[in-house]
Order: sequence, then structure tokens, then C-alpha cells
Amino acid sequence: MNWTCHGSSIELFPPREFHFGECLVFLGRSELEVLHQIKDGYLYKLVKVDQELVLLKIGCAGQTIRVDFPLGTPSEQVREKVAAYVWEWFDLEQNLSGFYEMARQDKVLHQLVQNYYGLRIIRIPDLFEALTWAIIGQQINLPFAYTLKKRFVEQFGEKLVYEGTVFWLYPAFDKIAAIDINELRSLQFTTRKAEYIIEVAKAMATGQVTKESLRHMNDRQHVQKTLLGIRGVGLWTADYVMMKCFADPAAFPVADVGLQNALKSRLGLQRKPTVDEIMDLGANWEGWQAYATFYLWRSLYEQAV
DNA sequence: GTCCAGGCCGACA
DNA sequence: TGTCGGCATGGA
Repeated sequence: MNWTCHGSSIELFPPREFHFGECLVFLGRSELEVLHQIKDGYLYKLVKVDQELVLLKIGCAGQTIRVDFPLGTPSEQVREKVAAYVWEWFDLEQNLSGFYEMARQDKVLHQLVQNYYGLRIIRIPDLFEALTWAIIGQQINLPFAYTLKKRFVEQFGEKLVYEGTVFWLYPAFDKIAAIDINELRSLQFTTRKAEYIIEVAKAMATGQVTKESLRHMNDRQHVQKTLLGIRGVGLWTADYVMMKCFADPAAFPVADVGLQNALKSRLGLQRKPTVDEIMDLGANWEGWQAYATFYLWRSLYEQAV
């Protein structure tokens, strides 16, 4: 991590392959997103550090990311944790030069890495959020998934109001561990999903599932197998979590319908490619499947930066 | 009305 | 190990 305190704010110095605007495009893809706000080129996010609510205002000038604290300057210890959080959120530890080198010569990716140069996987550092957001999104369209997340967050999350705008924290697993299935059913979650989400919350509340223990596994097969042991977590969800929470660049959610549609569109296919065909297409992506997938997702929503 | 969404589970061969 | 029905809902 490369950062410094600068007066009341902090500054981060990301690696060369970083483009804040491209990341904002991804972050701004849904009007229904409630976990961050984008306004005038700044990204606002509420986080909780050492039991303290901290509102971040994140901007970028040149290649320097600057984080301001609208609610007041927190302690140096908190600022350091915020720096680590932002570093993780934008996956800045990842050296993308190998990805770009590979992608420039790849028939599927070469145009994408030109179009979206500097885009990084926007991570979900909170394991509970990563798992349950994936479960929410299973087998429903993305707008409806965002609608359900919004209801979930506004029902069970913590909030803070600043200058008339409400900022939300994702619900904590210990709170969700104690609710009843019907409380989610009434938000239009299916019975099955309500069960899964509450079970995940309970498993995390008891310490049965923790980010720490999964992070320290050096074998990705082991991580995947452990995740698959959680009810409601299949191959797609396990890969998604490995990609978005643990930033495993080799995670490859081949079952993802978005990935399938992106490939169909880019290659002009008559139908969606099968899982085996996707494995073949991605044969050259070894080690970078997660980034290839993320850039392909990006290609599904063409927008101006 | 039909089909598809950032799937998963349990049952059955 | 591979396949299939059921789940539930919103949007095109």
C-alpha cells in the first residue's frame, strides 16, 4: 500500500494501470445502488472503522486518489485503516501489467482493454455482503436484485444523514442472524433465499465462516470447496465471492449468464456459449480469468465515461 | 402469455 | 457423475 496523510485528508498513489473514471462507471451502473453515491465526480461511501462511522469523499487528481472526511478528521489509526480499505476496494495491490500484456494479444479482450484501460475489479471487502449479495442476485435480473438489496439495506442497515443525503451501511451479520425468514419474505425475497441469507449470517455470527480463515488458505481449491459447503452457495456464487471479496484473479465464474451474454455479443454467436466453450475461449486467460470476466461485464453496459 | 434473469438444491438414474 | 423439476419474481 502506497499512501500518505495530507493535512486532514489522505492520499493514495495507485499503480500506473488505474483510471478512476472507469471505476466510477462501474460504481454508477445502477440508480438503485444505496451503498455509495457519486456526485460531481466524487465518490461518497460510509464505512465503519473501529465501531466508528466514517464518511469518505473520494476523488482523484492526476494519478492521486484523495480521501476527505466530511464529518471531521478521524484519528491517525482510523485514517490508516481507511487507506487500507480504499486500497482493497479498488484492488490496487494487483499488478495488472501481466493482464494487459496477455489481453492485448487476445482476440476477445484486446479491444476491451483499450476501451476500459485502468478499470479495476471493484471489490466487496465485507464477506457477508459478498456472499449475500451474490445469493440475492441468483437467477433474477440485476435491476430486481438491486431493488431487493435496497430494501434489505434500508430495513436492516445502519444509516447516517449528511447534508440531507442518507448514507447506508450494509447490514451486519449478527443482526441478520437474529431475524425471522418472514421478515425477508415480506421484502419479496423467496423463502429459499431468505433461508440461505439467514444461515450465512448465523454461520458468520458463530465464527464458523470467517474472512480471515478463508483468506489464509493458500489453495484456491480449498477455498472454493469450503464456500461450496455453505447452503445456497454453488459454483457461480463461490467463484463470484473469490473474485469480488478475495480478489483471486484466477476466479472464473463460467456459469455467469452475464459473461455468457457478453461473449455471445462480442463474438457474434447465435447462442450463448456453453461452459466448455467458455473454458476454451479463456484458455489464454490463465491466471487472469477474473479480470477478463470483469472487463466483459463492463462491455455489457456501454456508457460514456 | 412466454421467456429470461449475475443459480441452487434435492432427487433420481 | 449427469440431468431435471421446483423455486418465485419482475421486466421485456
